[in-house]
Amino acid sequence: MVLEGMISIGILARRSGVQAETIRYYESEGLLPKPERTAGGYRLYGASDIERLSFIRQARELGFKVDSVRRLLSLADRKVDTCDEVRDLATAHLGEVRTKLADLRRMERVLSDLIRSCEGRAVPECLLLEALAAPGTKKVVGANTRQHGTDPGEKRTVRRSPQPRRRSR
Amino acid sequence: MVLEGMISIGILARRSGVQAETIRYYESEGLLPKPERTAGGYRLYGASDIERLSFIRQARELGFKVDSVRRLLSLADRKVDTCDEVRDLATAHLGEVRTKLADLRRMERVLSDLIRSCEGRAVPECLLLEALAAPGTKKVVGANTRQHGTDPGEKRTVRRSPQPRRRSR
DNA sequence: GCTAGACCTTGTAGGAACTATAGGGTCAAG
DNA sequence: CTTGACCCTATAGTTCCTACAAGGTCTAGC
Repeated sequence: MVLEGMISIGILARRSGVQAETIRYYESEGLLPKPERTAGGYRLYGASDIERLSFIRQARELGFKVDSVRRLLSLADRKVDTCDEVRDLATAHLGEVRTKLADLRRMERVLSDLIRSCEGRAVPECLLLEALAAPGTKKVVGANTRQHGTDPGEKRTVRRSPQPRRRSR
Repeated sequence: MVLEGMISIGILARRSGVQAETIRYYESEGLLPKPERTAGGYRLYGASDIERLSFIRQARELGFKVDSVRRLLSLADRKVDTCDEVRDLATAHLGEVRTKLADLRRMERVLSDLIRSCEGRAVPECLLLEALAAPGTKKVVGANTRQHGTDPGEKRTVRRSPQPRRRSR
């Protein structure tokens, strides 16, 4: 890598952990700025692009939607700006992050419990479902987590089928 | 809800936070057992389905793939079984969970720092990218996180374009 | 200078995991 | 026994990639 330490898309891919095709896709989606090009049309990236892409990769792996990532990145982009807007965005995301954290911690606890209790020999029945399903059903925590579990309107009733079907699987 | 407290797909949707269409999709994908039906063909669900679906929803929101969820569910399904297999699965998932936890914690710290420092007025430049991108780029922690960042083979070099393009956006 | 082959280009098609729509049937209450 | 909310299947569309295809670029080595 000569002049100014710029790198090709392939190297960027290896360094950031994001595939070249995906990098081009992110560019088309406006998550990455249009890069400079060589005379022959090759994309040229710098160090900041590695950072940015690594951030995108992590956020995506953590379950943030591309649109959320785009808005998160806008926080980093506008170096100086009105703070209200920025803080609101960050706060909303923080709420989302904390919800995910709580869920993950519960998941971690249950899994390690499961593994420990597994030292014996039989899997305690539905440890997983019991511990993980219940809390999430009634939480009202998340910033943009859609509401559920607490509405009325369950007045409809149903009769069972006359000939009971086999529940396979 | 008459006989045996069974519920329709719509009620299940509200209680679990998973849309009816998605429930049908999960059924077709084998994440949910085929439910009983009314004489008219309506699906009928019980309490365990609410648990199971809530679990699926949470796992998906945390970024687990459907296939991972399917395997996780298999832990809960086989009530008693050989422990080796179960423990291996759980252990692998635990690794994944812990990686996600570390990433999320970092994200939380950075966001709350950003919000705090925002109390002043100007957004400190790139707090986000700096703090979030760097660690993830070189970590070798995750269970199934694909390797990156540490390979040789960056021997190709590139020359810059003669007429520098404007980086729009 | 020229060639091999690794790398890049755009464009398009395919896959995973939903999500929405169409056209029609079912259910329980009034 | 009608009304309107709800459910059915089937299919098409959306998001976020991922994988070709057909061809051009780049640099090392001769």
